[in-house]
Amino acid sequence: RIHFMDLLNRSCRAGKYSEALYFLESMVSKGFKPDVILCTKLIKGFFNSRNVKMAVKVLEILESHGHPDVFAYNAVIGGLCKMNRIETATKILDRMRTRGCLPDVVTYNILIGSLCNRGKLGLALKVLDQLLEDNYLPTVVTYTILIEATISDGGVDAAMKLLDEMSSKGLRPDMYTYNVIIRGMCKEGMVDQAYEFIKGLPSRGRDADVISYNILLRAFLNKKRWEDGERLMDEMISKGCMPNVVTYSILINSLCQEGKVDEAVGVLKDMMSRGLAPD
RNA sequence: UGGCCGUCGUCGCGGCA
Repeated sequence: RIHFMDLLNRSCRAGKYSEALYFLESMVSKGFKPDVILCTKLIKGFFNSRNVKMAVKVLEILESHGHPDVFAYNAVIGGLCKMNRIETATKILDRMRTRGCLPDVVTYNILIGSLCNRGKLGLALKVLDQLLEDNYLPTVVTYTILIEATISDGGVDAAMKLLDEMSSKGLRPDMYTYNVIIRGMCKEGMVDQAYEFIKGLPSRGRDADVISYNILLRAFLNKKRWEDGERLMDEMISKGCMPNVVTYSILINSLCQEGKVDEAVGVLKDMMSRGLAPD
């Protein structure tokens, strides 16, 4: 079994998922129990390569020869939701319940996120209510997902209320949460509010990170606010937040769109001289 | 004791359909 697990692990790491599935099948056909963690990795791998059938097959192997846990089920449900296979996801959810594996907060987060991505914020909020009724505790992720969707729905104020609500529940927003708000404001054209929000982060106990700055930088450049963009770059550097490859590609992109290709090349050279490799 | 190891949420571009 150890040998099979080793083979499986290697194949997964190498991205050879079909090969891994073959080893998995050989393994169970010889009477060895499948390893849940390896199977979960394999499920993720199949979804990343858009192979829904094989992902589900791995789960079925787990169900018939072992015991999938909530991680494995969540991987499948999440993958199916991303592929818009909601009916199948619902079926799997039922199946996990009947097999005695209870959904957890992550399961709920997946459902909430999937609804939000489909523009069904109202339903997502109902799932949140259901989560609370079932005596689960929402997490920072739960609120981050809902906040992002709420802003996209045009409700910056409602989103800020959610931010307060999560804090009142003892959940401390992280940079994912704040960046989602910054991005949402920018998308709604509230670029200056986004900047003010960034300035206010220290009073919330956080400092803007490179992603925060990248989001705002892109918004400035999109609005052709070059000076603001330049000042922002200076500011992030002076605060010890070093630009990364994404920062530079935002700059390069903007310059190219303005037809300033040679300046873009200059930025690229500058980037490489700072030890950053283009991707 | 702490950390890592499978599931959910943030930045640009490109690729694939």
